[in-house]
Amino acid sequence: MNRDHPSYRHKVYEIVRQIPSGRVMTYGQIAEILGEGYTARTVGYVMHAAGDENVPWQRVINAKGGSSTGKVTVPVNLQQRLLEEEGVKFSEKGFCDLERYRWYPEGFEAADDDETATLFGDAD
DNA sequence: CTCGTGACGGGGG
DNA sequence: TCCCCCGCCACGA
Repeated sequence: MNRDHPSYRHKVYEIVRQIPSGRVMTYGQIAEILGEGYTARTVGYVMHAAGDENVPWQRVINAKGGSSTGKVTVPVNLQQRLLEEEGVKFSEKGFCDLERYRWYPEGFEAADDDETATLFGDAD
């Protein structure tokens, strides 16, 4: 089956498809992993057709832990509702705890920032 | 070809 | 603390 070349968008979908139920990722996080020409803005942009690609689009939220779907064709609270069905708790303002639900693909776990204090100091 | 938009993010006031 | 502005890059007119 000839499949299209891994499109710009498809790389985003590949990652989103790996997000387990009850977990989330942010647009910026995905952009950071893909690197090369990807930004939070463009990642969000390609998500327009995510529902058409059988991708769990509801698991991608903004850096504040909420949904930015205000301007899109989907109901504003649909994303939040779907996530709550998966067990994600949201505050009254519509934000969830990213520290608690954020998911990292294998090989992209968050690194500790403590080491930054050890390096640097006398060089330069 | 150029201009403007947008499911974002971070810094400054 | 919240709100506003700028930067980021793909895509349509």
